[in-house]
Amino acid sequence: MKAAKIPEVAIMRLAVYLRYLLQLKKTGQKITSSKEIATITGSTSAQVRKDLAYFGEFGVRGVGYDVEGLYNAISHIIGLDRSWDIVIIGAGHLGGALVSYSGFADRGFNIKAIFDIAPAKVGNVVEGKKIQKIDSFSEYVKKNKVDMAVIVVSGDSAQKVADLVVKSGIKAILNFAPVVLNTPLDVEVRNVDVSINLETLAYYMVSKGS
Amino acid sequence: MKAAKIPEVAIMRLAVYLRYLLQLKKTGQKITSSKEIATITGSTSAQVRKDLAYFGEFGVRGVGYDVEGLYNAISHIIGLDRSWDIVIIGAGHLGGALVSYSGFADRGFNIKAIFDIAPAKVGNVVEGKKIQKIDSFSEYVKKNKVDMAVIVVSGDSAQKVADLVVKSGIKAILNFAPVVLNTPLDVEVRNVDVSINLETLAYYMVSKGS
DNA sequence: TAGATTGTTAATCGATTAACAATC
DNA sequence: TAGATTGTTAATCGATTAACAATC
Repeated sequence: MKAAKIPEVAIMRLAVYLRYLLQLKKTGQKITSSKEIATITGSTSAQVRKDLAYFGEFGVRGVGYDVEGLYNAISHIIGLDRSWDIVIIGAGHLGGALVSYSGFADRGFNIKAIFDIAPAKVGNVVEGKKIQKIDSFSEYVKKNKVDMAVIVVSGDSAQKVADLVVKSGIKAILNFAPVVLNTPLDVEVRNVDVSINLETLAYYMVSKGS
Repeated sequence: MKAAKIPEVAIMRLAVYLRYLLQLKKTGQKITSSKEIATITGSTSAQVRKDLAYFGEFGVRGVGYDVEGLYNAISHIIGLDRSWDIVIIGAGHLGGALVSYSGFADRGFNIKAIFDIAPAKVGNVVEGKKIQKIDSFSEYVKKNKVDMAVIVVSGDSAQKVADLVVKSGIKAILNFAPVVLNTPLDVEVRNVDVSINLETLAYYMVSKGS
């Protein structure tokens, strides 16, 4: 039924368009165009139209796109018109920062639980949520719906944690540890790699002769 | 002199290969192959060889690559055989987490200063570094070498902060705010966008029918 | 020498861009 | 109607993969 394979970058761009559409909605603007979206989001009008074309027709020729309509359409495509239950594994500085970050809840990603190995941390409360011991993870997943797991542990323990997550049946992982996780094909992993981004900047500086 | 344009993804992969080479160095392994590197890093042997070929010849036909030699070569290509001076702008939860993260210093990225707008935070000490008021930023950059700026402020203030960074003459920005920054062409920006990564996972779940 | 593995070229694949008919 | 902007096709561009001669 679903036709051509859709490039991941197209989804990422759609998510960026969506942010801009939210802004427009707030300002009360009713109509926009592929050109306008492109200018603000650093894309091109052809690209915007192509990205949308993967999923259907959302505009009116000669007119443009209805802001609210397009917002709703993209929200539904990505799955942001529903909520997702996520768990955070690792209650270090970064894990704590993620729990405190309100941007998640705004987009429908609800942090339902936090886990850590360190006995010293277990029982502590972050943003109203009690840190649970990692040993109780499988038990927790059995009893509760968990859509995604966020791994925020050290590189050393990341693979072990990933194995645990996979075994529990969770199919989506957001990984902050600077390692390539080994997971089955039906488990989807995204890596947020701060170091590598800094390193490409370093390369840029070197290549420009700094 | 430098020939063909090198794709950014190739640099990212080289950074991943480098991590693995460091592991091999630690275990004392002397020789490796494009096949071995590929298996561990989720690449292919042809890709590994192609990525290296952009920069020269580093292996020995029929034998493979000297682990230490290749490690040094890639380090030098990316610019990780020297140190970089970075500043963090934004002392919220995430900014604080980045300052505490030891992975930066390990790779030669030294956090030299932290800035924030909130008067309440100015003067506080994070990891031995005093938070400075943003008003003193330009002054600081004039007096100290700063290679890169890390923007960890809210989406609302990110563009204003980026303007300030650009005006100060810094040419490389790592942006954590969920906005598309508008910057001159000679300023290089990398975005670490946690939300968009979660959103592509959401799309994956939706498209697989969850 | 036989086996292994590189460096590189050519073929393939996939994504972006340009162009334009359709249509408001 | 004239001007604007979509949806879509075809052309272009760029990155990945396959294949193999070179060489240890």
